[in-house]
Amino acid sequence: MTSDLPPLSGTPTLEDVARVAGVSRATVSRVINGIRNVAPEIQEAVHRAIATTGYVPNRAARSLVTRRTGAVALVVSGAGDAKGGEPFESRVFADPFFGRVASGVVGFLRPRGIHPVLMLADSAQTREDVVSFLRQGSADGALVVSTHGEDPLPKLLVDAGVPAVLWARPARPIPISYVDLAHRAGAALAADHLVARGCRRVATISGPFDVPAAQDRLSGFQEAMAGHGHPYVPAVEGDFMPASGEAGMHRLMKEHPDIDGVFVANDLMAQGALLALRDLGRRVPEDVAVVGFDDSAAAACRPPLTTVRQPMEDMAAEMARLLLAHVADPGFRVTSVIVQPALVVRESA
Amino acid sequence: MTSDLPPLSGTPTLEDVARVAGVSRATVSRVINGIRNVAPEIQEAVHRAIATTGYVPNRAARSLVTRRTGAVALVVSGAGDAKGGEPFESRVFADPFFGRVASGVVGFLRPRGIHPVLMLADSAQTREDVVSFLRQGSADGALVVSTHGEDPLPKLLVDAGVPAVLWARPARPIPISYVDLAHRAGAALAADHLVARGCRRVATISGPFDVPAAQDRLSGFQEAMAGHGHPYVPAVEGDFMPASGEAGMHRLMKEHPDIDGVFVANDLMAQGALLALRDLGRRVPEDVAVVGFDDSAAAACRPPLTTVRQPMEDMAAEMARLLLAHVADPGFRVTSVIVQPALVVRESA
DNA sequence: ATGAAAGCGCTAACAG
DNA sequence: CTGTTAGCGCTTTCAT
Repeated sequence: MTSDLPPLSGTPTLEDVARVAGVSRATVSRVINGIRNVAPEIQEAVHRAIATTGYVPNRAARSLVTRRTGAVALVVSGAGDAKGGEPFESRVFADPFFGRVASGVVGFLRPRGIHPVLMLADSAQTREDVVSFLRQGSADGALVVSTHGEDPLPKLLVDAGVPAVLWARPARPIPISYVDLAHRAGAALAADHLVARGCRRVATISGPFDVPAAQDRLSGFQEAMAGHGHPYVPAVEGDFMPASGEAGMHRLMKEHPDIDGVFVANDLMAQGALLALRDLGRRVPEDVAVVGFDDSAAAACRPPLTTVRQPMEDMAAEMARLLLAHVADPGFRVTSVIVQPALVVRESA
Repeated sequence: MTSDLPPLSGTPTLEDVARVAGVSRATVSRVINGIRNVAPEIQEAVHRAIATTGYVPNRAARSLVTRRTGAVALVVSGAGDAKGGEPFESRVFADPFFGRVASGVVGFLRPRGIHPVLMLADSAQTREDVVSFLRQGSADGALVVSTHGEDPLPKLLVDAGVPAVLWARPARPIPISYVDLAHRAGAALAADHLVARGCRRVATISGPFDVPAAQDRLSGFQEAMAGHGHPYVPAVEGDFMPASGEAGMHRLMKEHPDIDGVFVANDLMAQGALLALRDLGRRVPEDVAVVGFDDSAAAACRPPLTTVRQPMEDMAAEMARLLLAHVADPGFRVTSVIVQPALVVRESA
């Protein structure tokens, strides 16, 4: 095996490995791709050759023929053009929500050798970019997290025939797979808990009405409360950010000073609500019980939040699983997976 | 122009566009890549042909010949194998720090048509994965954010000859470009402010000693205080998480009940310190002034934190800029960019 | 069980 | 200024 090798210029290619192993490119390709029907001794020789040459397959070349990239787009999609002052990126990534989704996606994809490509889509232009990125074959499919229900991106993706999976049910039904939480059931859990703990004057701070999940949490809560004999539940609308929770709580207490329990549509706003309650001198949970939603890092406040747990990492992993299924089998049926939430009881209620 | 086109099967290729436009592939390639020396009328025809065919260049094919991918790896690298209970992904992405870096990177790269591929490296295996990913030519370079100073990944990258830029100076000097903050100067800003506002008994809660940035903030603070005539500054070590800030503050107050000012090495711990102070019945800033570090979202607490601003997004963008320079010119000199922090005065001090 | 050969879609000399 | 011609490195029939 001490053959004198012709000088390998630059990074070694299949050809180089083949020459060193004394076989053909095809054979090397076979052992690399784990295709059987290769004599053990030859496999051995090839592996040695790979080691001595330090060969690594070139992804572009492979991709060109297999039509697979081993990458998926992880796109965070906003409704339209910037609303607030800060750029879209800042607002998106500052939200712990995104981190948990990324975490779940990476956790699932990494062991499978697939890599997520981070993309932001917050304008017609950037949405087009996402579509062409996929059409160019830069990624095999897309995982889409929309911050608004009316996001046009999902439809663009469907029209382009790109495999894609959504976080949450789209506002308008379109034939696309998605993973979502049973928001109404989660809200009902909160209602049951508040009632069970003896609250008689219960109110709620909802998320923005243009987000389907917020609507579901609100109506699910109202319905459950109605079932408990409370047909009317004071409600104010927030925007899922802490400040709106604080303002909402102040408003609620001003209009209904006797409130003794409140369901806040996410932990961030609940944190704000806690601040407001403290300013008003109300003790939590003695005077007012507070239940949040999500079980995010924000739940670790004072007092620790009782909240409805949304298993984001698991849901994100499920999205990735579905996407891979669609990529592997273009005929895979459009599927929706609905995950059940659980109540996490801490100190705030 | 109403020529009858042969049926286009599947996605259109350069060849198809060329046929429709009545020119050669090379010409189409030229107009797509914006190379001059193409007659305006022909450019026109080509553009029309592109539009009618709905052509999008295939990235793999292009990549194969240009040896560029238009992607960079954005890797978050831990020291070794998991420490705490939670998986590495969760800990990483839960940290708002990462989000801000991602935000800065995406903001810079997106307009340039480059996409970041998210990678995690927390074990020998995954570090190898990152290196082969790069060697495979799956990305043109790497942006590395290490959570520990002794991270072995940077060296692996340098040895592999991969263009890479680091967040923060590596513990051991290696020939690699990085972007960092002037931590000592930032800590000095905090010291100056505390002294200027009249604090006489000042202490500090530092970050973990194995993180170079934490060391710099600590020694920078001590040095500045010494310059103000306070050679001894009580210090306790935290781990950059809120709980450690709370515990550290309790310890500090127990051992030195007369403390009237404290510099906490990051906002997350400062938030914890605020909680401790509240539990102890100390008013902030009247009894104890608190200065944080980072100016992260955590600074928006009660009372709002006076803190040393670290412009993470700008620093991340700078990393991307450096990386692109290295990719474009392999001879580009190893460079380090040190960014100056600024004090943001709010209510806590 | 292995090799030969034909591309995948594109860019980049090199001619003309 | 435009067309012709080689490949880039790999997988995959099709023979053998």
